[in-house]
Amino acid sequence: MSRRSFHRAPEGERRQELIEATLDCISEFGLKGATVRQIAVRAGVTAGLVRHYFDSKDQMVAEAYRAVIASLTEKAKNVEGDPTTRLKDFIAINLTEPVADSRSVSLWAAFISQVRVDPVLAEIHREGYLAFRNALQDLLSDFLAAKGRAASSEECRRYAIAINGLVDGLWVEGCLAGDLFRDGELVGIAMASVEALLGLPIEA
Amino acid sequence: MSRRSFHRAPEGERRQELIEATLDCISEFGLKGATVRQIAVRAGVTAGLVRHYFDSKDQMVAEAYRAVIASLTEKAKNVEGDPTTRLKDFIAINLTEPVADSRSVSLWAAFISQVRVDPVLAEIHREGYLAFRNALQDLLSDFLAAKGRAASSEECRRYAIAINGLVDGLWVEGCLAGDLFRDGELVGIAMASVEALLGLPIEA
DNA sequence: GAAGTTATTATACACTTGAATAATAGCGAC
DNA sequence: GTCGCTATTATTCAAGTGTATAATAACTTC
Repeated sequence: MSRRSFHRAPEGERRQELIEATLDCISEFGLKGATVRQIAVRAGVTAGLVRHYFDSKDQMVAEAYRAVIASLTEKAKNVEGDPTTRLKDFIAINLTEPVADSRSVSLWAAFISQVRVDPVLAEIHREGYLAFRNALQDLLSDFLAAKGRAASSEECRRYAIAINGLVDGLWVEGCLAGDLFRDGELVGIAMASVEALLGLPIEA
Repeated sequence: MSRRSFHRAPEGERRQELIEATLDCISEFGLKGATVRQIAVRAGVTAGLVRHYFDSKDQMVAEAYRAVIASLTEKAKNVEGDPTTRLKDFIAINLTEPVADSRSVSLWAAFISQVRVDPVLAEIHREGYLAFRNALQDLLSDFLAAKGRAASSEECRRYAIAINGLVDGLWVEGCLAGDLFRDGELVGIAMASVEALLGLPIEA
């Protein structure tokens, strides 16, 4: 007859725990398996609490999507050093753990599949994609300039679209069936491909 | 008090209708919105009929996934003509309707997101991916040979991985946010990129 | 055209879902 | 300490889920 004891967490902390639990459930059980109850279990709370922090389950899921995009782009956008190093790191980071793992691609795909259904998710996606591609475009612009081959923004845009596509495609494949590739193989292929695309060696 | 009238369809036909209705629902409402009842409405039958044709809803969904993969790979694998034409068509087909449309990518993503959850879907995915990539690898092998630059199968494998990644990535981007690109721009970028990757002009 | 087969409908069932409500226990202020 | 606030639990609810079963109407065969 006694209630279970609990811990009163600071608001921000508990919100983040719930979002993390949401993502865990989506990646493990899929969107339809990520029920309020399952998420609550994962977060170590009871189901009712979700509605204390979020207006609805859908809102929580949307915030979870924002978190995914942030975690996918954060590391890639924070590369540092000279242009060559940054380009090299950008490619390597996106094709290596923790960005490249099956959990990430599961989450990404789950949300992508809803972009057509839910306009809120569509907008979040669009922002994230453009931010990512623009970061890459700036990076390429710097790189080409440093190599003495400064290019127009239109040219950089085309390079960014192609390389973004390449990296995304390899990322998906690597995450879904990593065992089909040797260690580091995808990074190697990506590096060589980018060199060929730009017609420049990446090595400093 | 009267039952609705109905039409007794040939087995194969009705099965296909149900699968098509399943895909419609998944692309429009997402995996969790594709309920047996909704699918039945779309197919113009009642919910009970689903279990007359399939052992379970899950089995029907798995067969629907097979159908998606088949439709995505079918057109690409059936390119004809000389090696150059086939390579060119392969790229163009995958980045143009009907292969490149938002319905396709929604379906693809919905299933991809379940690959981690459902081993049956994982196996279907793996088969489809390898078949697709191997078709591309053969195509590249023929193309390089025709251009007098015959390459080892290892070399072709690396090219196939890269180009497959590139095409897949551009396909996703184009399907999700086609309005960010000009008409035919993605095909153009893909063609130029493949030329750069192979170091050969594609034009005959 | 009558009989038999079975694809299809209609209904019911047990369970899960997201959400609303009321009770309560943790924790800071005093 | 005890009071007050509210984060958290416990319980309930209506709607929706996949599935099972029985009745029936469409088509085939003779």
